[in-house]
Amino acid sequence: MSVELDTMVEARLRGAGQRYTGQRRDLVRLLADADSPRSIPQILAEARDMKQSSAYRNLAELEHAGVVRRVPTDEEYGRYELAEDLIGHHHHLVCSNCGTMRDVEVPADLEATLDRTLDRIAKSAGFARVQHRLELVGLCADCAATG
Amino acid sequence: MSVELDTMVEARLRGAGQRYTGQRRDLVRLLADADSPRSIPQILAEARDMKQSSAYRNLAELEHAGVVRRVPTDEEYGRYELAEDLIGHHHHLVCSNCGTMRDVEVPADLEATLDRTLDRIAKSAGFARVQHRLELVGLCADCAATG
DNA sequence: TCGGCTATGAGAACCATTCCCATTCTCGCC
DNA sequence: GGCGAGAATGGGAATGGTTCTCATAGCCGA
Repeated sequence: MSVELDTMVEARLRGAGQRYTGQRRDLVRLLADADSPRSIPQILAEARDMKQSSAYRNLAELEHAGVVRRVPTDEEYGRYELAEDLIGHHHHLVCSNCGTMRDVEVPADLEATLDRTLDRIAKSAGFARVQHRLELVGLCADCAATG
Repeated sequence: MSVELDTMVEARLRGAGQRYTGQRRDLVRLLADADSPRSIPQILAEARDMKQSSAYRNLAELEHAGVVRRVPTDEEYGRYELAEDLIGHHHHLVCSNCGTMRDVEVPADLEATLDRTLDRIAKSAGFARVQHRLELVGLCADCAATG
């Protein structure tokens, strides 16, 4: 986890009247080291000694402070990743069978085309401040091999 | 609701060993008439006399038969829409404040560009049979006006 | 060091969703 | 047209991820 990230997270938490405690630092580090959104079970498994209620509470605080984002999925468990302005704009590759996700980036010119086109569509529908979310859903190599 | 849609739905249900009952017909009609994914509360409000347990059970059956699709959202309730091969490929405009959704279509050439580019990305990551999901997230006119 | 405020942990509470089961309906068959 | 088997329905109980509560512990400024 970079020093800059650490500093920005602390600033955002302080701005929301919160402290940057050890557990919250663990959560941020865990998410920063991952290359994909992490589910609650993964987080509890990877963060030794983190209590379930603390994990939920702290993820909610971090989300409120704009540090993490909850990613909607088809799965039963929620997934979290660092806010996009902290780790950069990206999209997700999702396995329709096992649910695993991986961060991916698409070419800048495609992003630009998307933004331009979608902005026009959104405006004509009366929507403001529009961002796009793009997900690639398919079968991961493991699931394709297994079945 | 068109006759063709009705016929296709019935065929899919029969293929799954299910009947195309009145309640299921109501659900399909309701979703066909909507221009956006419908949440469970909306469905229960719009389908007079439909019992909650029946709505959940029948939506699950319809999903299993490939007639409807559950749409993941940030909200507390699930949303459902007709399967894409029944109503055509489309995307969603989502209000980040109130959660309402609206179906939108993007230009065919952008779709083509997306498919081409994303397919390459997915293949290089070992993913097969990849489709894309695109969502435009912003503030709807009502929410922008209110606050 | 003290006082007030925040964080933590354990469990209870919540609530959308799923499950269960007794009753009712459908449809093929005679 | 009536029977019987299997499917659908409805009401409520059970499930389980998530949130809430509250007593205790920790942190930080004065």
